[in-house]
Amino acid sequence: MISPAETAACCAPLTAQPLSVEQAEQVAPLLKALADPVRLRLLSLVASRQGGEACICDLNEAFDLSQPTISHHMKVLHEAGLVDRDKRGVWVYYRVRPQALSALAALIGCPVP
Amino acid sequence: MISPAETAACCAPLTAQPLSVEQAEQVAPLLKALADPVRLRLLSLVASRQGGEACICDLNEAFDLSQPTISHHMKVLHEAGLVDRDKRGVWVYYRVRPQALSALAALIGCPVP
DNA sequence: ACAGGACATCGACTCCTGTCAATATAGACG
DNA sequence: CGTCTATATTGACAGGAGTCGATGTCCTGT
Repeated sequence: MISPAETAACCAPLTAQPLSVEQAEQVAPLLKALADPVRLRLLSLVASRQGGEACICDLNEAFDLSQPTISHHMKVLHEAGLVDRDKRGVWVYYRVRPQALSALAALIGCPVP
Repeated sequence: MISPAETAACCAPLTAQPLSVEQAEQVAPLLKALADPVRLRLLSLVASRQGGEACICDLNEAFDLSQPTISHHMKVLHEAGLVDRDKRGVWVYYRVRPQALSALAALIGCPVP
C-alpha cells in the first residue's frame, strides 16, 4: 500500500494559491487520520518514547480503551502513512514517520514563526 | 465564542512529549475542521484571494455545491477559529487567521527542515 | 412599505466513524 | 502438538458529519 503521506505536501503552502481538487483529496485523509484525540495522543506517545517506538501493549496500558480499539486507531495512522509497523516476534512496534508530519506542517503553516 | 485556535499550540511539538488528554481534545477539533477536502479548498481559496478575503458568493461560484453546504463549511471553519467573519452590508466576508494555521503547523511539525 | 437578493438555519437523509465483545491468527514455549 | 499471549479482524451498534431542499433573516433599493 502506498501512503499518501509521501506526496501530500509539495512546497506550496495552503495559503499561497488555491488547492486543486486532487491536492485537497490527497491531504484531507492525512488530516482526518490526525483529527482524533485518541490518535493524537497515540502518535504523540509513540513519538516521545525512548527509541521512538512503542508496541500495542505499551499503548493499551496508557489508554482506557479496549485492545481492538487501539489496534484500529494504529491501523488508521499506519494506512495514512503517519506511522510504520514493525513486527518483531509476538510484538508489533510502531514508529512515527517524521517526514509525513513535517510535510503536513509545511503545507499548513505559513513560511514561518 | 472563544475559539480553540488561540490556545491550541504551545511551544511543545507533538513528538517531544506525550500530549495530555486536554491538549489532544483541544487540538483535534481544529484538525477535524481542516480534515475535509471541501474545507481545505475553501480555506485555501479564501487565503489566496487578493486582500485575503472572500464572500460566500465568490465561494459558491467555485464549487459545485449548494449554498447552504458552503455556508455550513464556512461555519465549521469559523467555529474552529480558522477564519474570521465580517459582515459588510449584504455580504459576509471571510478571512483566514494565519496565527491559527501557524500554531497548528508548529504543533504538528518537527522543529525543522 | 415592499420586493429582491445574500446568507443562515432547519429538517431529513445517507454514509462514515469510534467503540466494544467475540473470534481469528500467529508466534513462543513447554 | 497444545497452550498461552499479543495483535488483528469481524460484526454490530450509536452517534456524527456532509449534503440538499425548504424556509427564515436581514440588508438594500425602489
